[in-house]
Amino acid sequence: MAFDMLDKRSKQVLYAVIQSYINSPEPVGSRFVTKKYPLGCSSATIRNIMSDLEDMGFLSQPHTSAGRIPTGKGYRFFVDSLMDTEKVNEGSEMSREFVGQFTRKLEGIKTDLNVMFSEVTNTLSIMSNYVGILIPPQPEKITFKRIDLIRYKGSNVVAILLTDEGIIKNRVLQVDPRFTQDDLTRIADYLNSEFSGFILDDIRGMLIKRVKDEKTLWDKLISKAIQICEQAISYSEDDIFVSGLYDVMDLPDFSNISRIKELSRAIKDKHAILKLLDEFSDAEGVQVMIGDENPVEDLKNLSIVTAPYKEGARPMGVIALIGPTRMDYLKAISMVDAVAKCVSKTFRD
Amino acid sequence: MAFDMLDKRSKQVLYAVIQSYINSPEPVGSRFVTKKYPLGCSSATIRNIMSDLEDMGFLSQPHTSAGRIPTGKGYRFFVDSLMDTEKVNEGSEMSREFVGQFTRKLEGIKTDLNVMFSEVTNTLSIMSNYVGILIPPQPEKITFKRIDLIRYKGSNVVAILLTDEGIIKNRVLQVDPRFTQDDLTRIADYLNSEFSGFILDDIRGMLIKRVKDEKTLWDKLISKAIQICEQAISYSEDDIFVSGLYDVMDLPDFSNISRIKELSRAIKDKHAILKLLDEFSDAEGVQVMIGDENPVEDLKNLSIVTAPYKEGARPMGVIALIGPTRMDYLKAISMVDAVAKCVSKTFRD
DNA sequence: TTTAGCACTCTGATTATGAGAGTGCTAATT
DNA sequence: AATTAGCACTCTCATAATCAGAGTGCTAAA
Repeated sequence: MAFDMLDKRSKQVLYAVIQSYINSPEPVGSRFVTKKYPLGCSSATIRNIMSDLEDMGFLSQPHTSAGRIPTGKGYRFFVDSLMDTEKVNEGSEMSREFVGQFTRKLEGIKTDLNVMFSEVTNTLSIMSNYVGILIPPQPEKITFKRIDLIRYKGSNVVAILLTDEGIIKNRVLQVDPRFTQDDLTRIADYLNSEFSGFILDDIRGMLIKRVKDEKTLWDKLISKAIQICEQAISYSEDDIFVSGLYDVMDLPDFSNISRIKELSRAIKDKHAILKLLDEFSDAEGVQVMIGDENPVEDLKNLSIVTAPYKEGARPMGVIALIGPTRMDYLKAISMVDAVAKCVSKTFRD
Repeated sequence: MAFDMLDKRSKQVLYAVIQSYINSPEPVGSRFVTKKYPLGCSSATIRNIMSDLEDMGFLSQPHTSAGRIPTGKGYRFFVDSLMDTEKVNEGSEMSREFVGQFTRKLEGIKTDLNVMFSEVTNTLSIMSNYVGILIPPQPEKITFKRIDLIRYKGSNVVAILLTDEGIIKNRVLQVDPRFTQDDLTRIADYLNSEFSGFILDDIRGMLIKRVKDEKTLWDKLISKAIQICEQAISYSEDDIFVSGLYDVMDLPDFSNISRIKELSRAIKDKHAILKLLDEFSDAEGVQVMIGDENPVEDLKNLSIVTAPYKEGARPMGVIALIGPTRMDYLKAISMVDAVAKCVSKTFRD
């Protein structure tokens, strides 16, 4: 979108309409603009400009004699070139205090990532009044640290997987009952010495390769070890963290039930959300998807703001806010940005 | 509620009204009753009876010239003495097939209780169209099996707690960095030999007592062990399992948003739900709470059907359905009953 | 005790009406 | 050429009026 496709005043008008509509979801009329955003011209002029903006697809009219409301394209232009980006930063300045406080809070609970992650989405949703989402690190990002295998009830074995990031997974596996605890300890030792420090996903590849290449070389124990390890690291339906559906119902955008259902449906399909958001984990900084820019059907009436969180330079996962297209983008963006930074900082230390 | 406070025909009329209203939430008129539930008398007679039933508090009128709808008291009488209890059992017969299938399904996933529990609430909510809830076993019900302590990153220790029921908890603790893995192993050995087989809650009591009574006797290691163990078994904000909020929105009872908000608020307060339902874990069989019989404010417009699940004879937790007071009690009761039996059966084996 | 009959009441859908808000166009102004 | 005042026009929304329909409660007869 070229910056100069609109003259200054058109931009001001567009800004005024969008800002006002974000503020309260009612069609914005020309007279209203002249009153609240004095641009030194009459309502008739504004009317002409608004008509042009409508022709260009930035605004639309609910009906002939109503004011204008922003279109997706309008919001997009707003986010890309109209929004006061200084205020985003300034917003960060202002929330430096928040960042400090929140980081300290996270420090205190980072030993249990589940607790920390749900704290993150809670804070996010409470502060923004939108739905907060966090995607935990996916297997392809996680570094294996060690595994422990513990005999348990008959032929069961509990496998406990520790990772560098502090993630702990446990899993109950079935093994040949003839395996003793000693056997299991040996298997674990082997796995720990071989694979510690590797990415989980890579390990899976390596394991499969080993089984193939050297089938005959490895004795039964090791072959079993590999199977066990594979099971233990296999995708464990990791939940995503979601919070704020309740509070979002207060927004006028969701005053009719079908909108709520739409949103619920969208976040119910955790797999789709995960797939969508995971793509942003490698992105640099905050990303915004507005309305039908969104590939997921149920999200076409909603907007998403995402930011990755990292451990050092390595991207780990994504946090996001989902709200109506009539979202306070400035607020949402600076919030997601700030929280992502807090999480990254906590991971670093 | 005395059985004979209503004559046979009054019961039939009450039954007809409630059944019809459960079937579709519209006030039931006298003529409608004569048509759909032929009782061998005219609509005028029905009118008189309905008027009496209203005086007795079983029915009420939304407005002067509308039909009648059941009151809480009406539903209570229905559940206690009107509902075709044979059909509850027959329902179980019919669902014997379901019980078999579902139990088999649970068998397959019982190694991971989290998976199993969420499968239970999912099935429950999908089949009933109400909100399914499961309270996992609380600390006072859980038998300690063993603990493992693993050094981890600096002064952290991962404590892994295994229980007889197959519950695995892990928890990251801070310890004096001078403790070696050997120390930790010794601590774990000590705890395992001392406490295996006891109830978690009792252990906590025993630990506190030991610290008090014999403070001087125990060396630093053991004192630390006790602390560790206490932390490890301490209440871990165990989530309750909830499912079905989305589908419940299809019910006409929740067509207006404030009802949805009410329900959301109720199930958001997991602590209240847990406290409420946990009281039913020792109850025998299915319990029903209708509307304002409910102690929780946000549930006064809703009904709950609960049943405990057990391991052998020992009650473990509760499963429940939450729905509108206009609930299909017959269906809900037989469903909760059947599912609770499936879970209990799975625990037994 | 039951019932037919009827007057009465309340709802909800439909229609009419008018104020209000806002537009688009035209002609005058800068 | 750009801006603006003025005005006719359009559409919505709230209010009120009307009326059919459903259901009741009561009375008098069976």
